[in-house]
Amino acid sequence: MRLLIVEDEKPLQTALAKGFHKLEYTVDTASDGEEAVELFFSNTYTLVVLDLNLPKLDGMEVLREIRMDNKDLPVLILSARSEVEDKIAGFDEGANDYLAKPFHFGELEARVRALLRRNFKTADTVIEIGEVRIDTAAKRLFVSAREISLSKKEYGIVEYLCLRRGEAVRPTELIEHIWESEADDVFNSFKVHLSKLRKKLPDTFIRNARGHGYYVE
Amino acid sequence: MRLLIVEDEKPLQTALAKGFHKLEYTVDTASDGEEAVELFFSNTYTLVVLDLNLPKLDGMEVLREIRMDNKDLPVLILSARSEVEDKIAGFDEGANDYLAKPFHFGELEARVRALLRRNFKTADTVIEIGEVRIDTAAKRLFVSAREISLSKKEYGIVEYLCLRRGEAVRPTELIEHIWESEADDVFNSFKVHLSKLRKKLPDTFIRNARGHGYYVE
DNA sequence: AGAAAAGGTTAAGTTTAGGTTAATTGATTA
DNA sequence: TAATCAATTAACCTAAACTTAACCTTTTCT
Repeated sequence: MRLLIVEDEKPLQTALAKGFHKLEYTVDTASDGEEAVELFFSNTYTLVVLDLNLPKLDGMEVLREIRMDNKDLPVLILSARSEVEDKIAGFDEGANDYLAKPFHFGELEARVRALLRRNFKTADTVIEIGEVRIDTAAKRLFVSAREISLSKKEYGIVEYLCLRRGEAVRPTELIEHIWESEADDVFNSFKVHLSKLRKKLPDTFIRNARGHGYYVE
Repeated sequence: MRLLIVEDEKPLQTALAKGFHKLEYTVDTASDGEEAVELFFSNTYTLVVLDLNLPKLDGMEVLREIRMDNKDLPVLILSARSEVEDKIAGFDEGANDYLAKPFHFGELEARVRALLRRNFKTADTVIEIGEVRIDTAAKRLFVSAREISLSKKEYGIVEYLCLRRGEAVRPTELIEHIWESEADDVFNSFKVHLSKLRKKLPDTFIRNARGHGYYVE
């Protein structure tokens, strides 16, 4: 498992490299587009994590180069939340997944796993917390072996909280990760979803730290 | 968490203030170098976001003043992309991070978070003092394995005191870190919260050094 | 000693975050 | 084109959290 991480912000690059290294991946890093292309052509990677906003050669350009040579290599794009058009463009160009900055390492890790699994049948993508099991690849949730059917939003909420288990996540943050709109607009809707979701899960699975946010476990 | 934002372009200044305010930081703003220094010396900040290109007193000059007084305070520098030399100079002067304009708020937020983690929070997110354990990620507090439910203000008070254990923190400072308003206005309220908080904690956990402030341990 | 200042407590009243329900609109598919 | 399920809207409820204000205690200073 050899990953290529293309990211120009040094601190983030290092953090990512360290993080994946810990998980036993082999990691190469590139700080600009040209370096990325060079590395791509001189090595064989199992997956690429690609920031869009790069010096020298734009991320989208890098993606195009990669795709000309290899149609199957999983590419996960990182990009600032605002650059939504890029997202669409990225998918057009053949990106396999997309993650908006800022993100949590756990989230990225989960997605990388999902991509690898899809292509290579490796890595487990299952989160287990108490009697709850989430298959993040299939986007399904089980409570002690019984599958629970969840709507997209409902699933998004639990998954996110589980990926960050132990942390109190502000409703605002939660919302902005799942809806891609401003929190105020959908706050009400969120509350309804949460309420329905909770009824399907074990009691007190999703807890609230008043004034701080929601958390699991 | 009290931030000082030094930025002379009003619209940006306001945007930043609003943004961080939403994330529950307490925010002060300065529009020129002199004001920045003044504020710096009359308050206690957890982090400074500093534009370099400032009227009256240059940003680099401000940084120097800050560093003469405080070597540890995290300072994040904003600057036009072209001023790359400034970046190097900034790091020489002891800036902790650097972000080129134009940037996306999410980016800035992520960096501020990273800095706060690195500098302020103890390596991992759990603080243990005697039989008291605080999980600063989940915003929860335990007294010998029993969870104690605290209000936001109550939590804010203990957390802050524990992050600065051993130091006597003036009530004024404590208040301004947790409320947004002037200390006088909410002094009474603070006393009530403190009183309630103490009842939930071990005897004499939060102590008072008459005339100097409150401290833990 | 007695007044002033700093700290601490109590019992109200008010405000808000969080939670629920039911009706409405929008998509999807049998 | 019904019928079903997902998502939203809006109204409503409640238990906390928060504030206010009055009063009490201890220290310290003249």
